[in-house]
Amino acid sequence: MEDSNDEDELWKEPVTDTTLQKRETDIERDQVGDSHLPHRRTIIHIDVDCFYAQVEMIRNPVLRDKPLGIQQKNIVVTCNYVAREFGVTKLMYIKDAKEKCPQLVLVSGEDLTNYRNVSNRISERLGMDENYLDVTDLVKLKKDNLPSTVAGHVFGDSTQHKSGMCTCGCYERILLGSHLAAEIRAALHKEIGITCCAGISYNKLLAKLVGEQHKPNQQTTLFPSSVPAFMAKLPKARNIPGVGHATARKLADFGVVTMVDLQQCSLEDLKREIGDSLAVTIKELSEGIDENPVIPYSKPQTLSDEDSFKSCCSVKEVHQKLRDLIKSLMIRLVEDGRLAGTVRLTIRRLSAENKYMNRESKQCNIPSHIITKLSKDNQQQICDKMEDILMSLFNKLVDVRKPFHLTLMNVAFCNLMERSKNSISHFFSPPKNQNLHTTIDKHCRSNSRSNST
DNA sequence: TGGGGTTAT
DNA sequence: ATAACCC
Repeated sequence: MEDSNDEDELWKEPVTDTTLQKRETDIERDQVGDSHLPHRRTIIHIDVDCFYAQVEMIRNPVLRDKPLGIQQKNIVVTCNYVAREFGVTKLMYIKDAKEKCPQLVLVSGEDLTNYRNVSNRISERLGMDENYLDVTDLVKLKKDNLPSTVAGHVFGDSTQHKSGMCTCGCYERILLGSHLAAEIRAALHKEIGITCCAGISYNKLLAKLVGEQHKPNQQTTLFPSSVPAFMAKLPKARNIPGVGHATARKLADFGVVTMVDLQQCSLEDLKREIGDSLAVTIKELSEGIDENPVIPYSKPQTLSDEDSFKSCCSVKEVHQKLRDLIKSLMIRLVEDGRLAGTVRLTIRRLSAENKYMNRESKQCNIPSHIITKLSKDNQQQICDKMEDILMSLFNKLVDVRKPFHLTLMNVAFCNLMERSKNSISHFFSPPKNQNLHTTIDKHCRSNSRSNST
């Protein structure tokens, strides 16, 4: 399977703090003013190794030496590296995994609570996505103390990078970035006991892709002079983040399969086939060009909880499933601290063809007299009210007088608003992210302090 | 094929 | 509301 799993991409960089973080005005300036300097930034991408498996091995160290798979329904969603030596991979059927490795130990990973907690420890919050750091400003502080070698692996011929091809100072910045990445990884290991990979380069695309060259628990650095060779070496157009199942299929339909195919395809042809904006984006990405800024972490815009199952055919079952979903979601909402403006119910029906990706949803606003009263004390009452609302949404989705067969239900809170004492003050000053004294954050701060003094 | 998330249309 | 993408 080519799809990878969320647990490998775990934390977002923290936000409001320190020299490490750019303010939005800096990001705008970078995009407008300096964007003609292609290597002006230094970006690190961090990717935790088989995260769910690592969490379970921390909880139960006996599992470290055994082949371990994390199970969700009848799938191994991830596994440790002992299991991988037997040929077990991510998103493999339990049946196939057991065939490859009969002694495989399975731990259920359907409840994400533990993973969320560890994730929060790693970065004050889980970032099931954007684990990038823009360390440009940090490495600039360290320029007077240049290491002689790169930390970790280097992609390509390292002797060529030094020979004055680029005078923008990118070599020094990226070199320093590699050492910063090594320190961050060491701190993560020491303080949390978790291993990860890192990629270091001058944009998000390259940092992410190059980090996958050496796994697990290693890091790889990519300098500008090796970028053409690196991109051309990637096997498929599908390797580009942003080219998923659907786009890859369209591309293949007119003969674009490899990365080189994509590089050589004319922009006009590409635009005609997949639309202007996507064409421009992935054409640039295919050459390693990516000016997307690292986005500061912010709280998620939705909180959702879902369950899949073989069958759910009666209103009674629906009621029970919704009750369970709402209950756990409500706990998370209270912990989050915000109030939900709307609820959404999503279902998946059993259907012969179109096996996946047939979801239907209905949403509605939550009456304000319900949401503002939410607290730890009256959660039960609120849950009851929410159940009524969800059942009415369900009746809009499904004609219960006819037979139905569901295989998934999802409940989501969206339109999340910060609680504010002064009625609608949040309307004028949207939620800003506070907090943040994370492992990484502290580490970086002490780092820059010791360096600037 | 799981249990989450985001963005664009 | 859906469809695409990400992990």
